[in-house]
Amino acid sequence: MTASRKCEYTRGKLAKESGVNLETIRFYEKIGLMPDPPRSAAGYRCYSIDHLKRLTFIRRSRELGFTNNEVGGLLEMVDGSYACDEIKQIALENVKLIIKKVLDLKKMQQALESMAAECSGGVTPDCAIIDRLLET
Amino acid sequence: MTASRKCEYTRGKLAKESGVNLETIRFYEKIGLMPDPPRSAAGYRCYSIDHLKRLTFIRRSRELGFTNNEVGGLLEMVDGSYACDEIKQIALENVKLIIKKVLDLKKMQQALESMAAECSGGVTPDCAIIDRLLET
DNA sequence: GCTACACTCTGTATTAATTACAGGGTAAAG
DNA sequence: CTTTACCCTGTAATTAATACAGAGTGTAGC
Repeated sequence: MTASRKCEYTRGKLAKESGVNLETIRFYEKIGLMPDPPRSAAGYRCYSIDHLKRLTFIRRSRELGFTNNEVGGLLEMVDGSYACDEIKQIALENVKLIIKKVLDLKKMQQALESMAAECSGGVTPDCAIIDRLLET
Repeated sequence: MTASRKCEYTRGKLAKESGVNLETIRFYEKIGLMPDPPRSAAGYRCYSIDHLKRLTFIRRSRELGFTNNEVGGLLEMVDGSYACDEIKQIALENVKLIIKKVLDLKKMQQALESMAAECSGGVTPDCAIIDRLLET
């Protein structure tokens, strides 16, 4: 289903498009997060748009604080190695995790916004406001 | 301002309370994310409630995908080494970053929720739904 | 005071995730 | 046909976190 059709990207281009470091792509292939891509006659890696999507998903997931193992778990849903009710369970567990992350981020956002607001008058924000960042 | 008053936690207790691994605390002290705590006569580390708050903040920030360096930047606001307009700037930059993270998380949440919903009927979610996870 | 147990200390080693480098091959523009 | 810009592999170094080894401390019960 997510099979690659065409050979559209070389490794360097894929790195640029996805925002993932060139060497990191090779590392992801080594640990199995990314599949081993087909090769050209000379041995050059040959990526498709599907590789780009998958890699971008990995990057964003990592930036959101998921470990490589957790990203692997999410990708197993895509790879189709699970039955339907297992997919549902994994999906809902991750939704819970995401809701918690969003709440924490919003708390931090509010603390930062009140710090910025206090600073608008040109006055250093007082201890109470600064400490709120740590109280979340 | 965030000076420690009392000696309330030993390193083990702080680890348990904060959810940060015992050894990781020592590591954070080494790289300067946490201050070197005062010591007892025998050389035991002696932590206060302020250390606990700071450490908990670090843990949560890490879980939200901030690097140690980024967490350090946030903590410099707390440590008071910046002028007011600099604090404001750092705060607002981080708010932007947070808004982006929240948006990404919500997209992922929606994709996961539609996968779970499709699975409710006992049917394997179709390719379109699964691929949506990678399309975000 | 002793003995045992759970904790602490330090320094070093390992793991995970990533990035950098060295030494060489390939494609293709001029 | 040479120069430039890629690509390949294997290995080394970085960053973030943990694990381990060998020794000291504190205290509860004898």
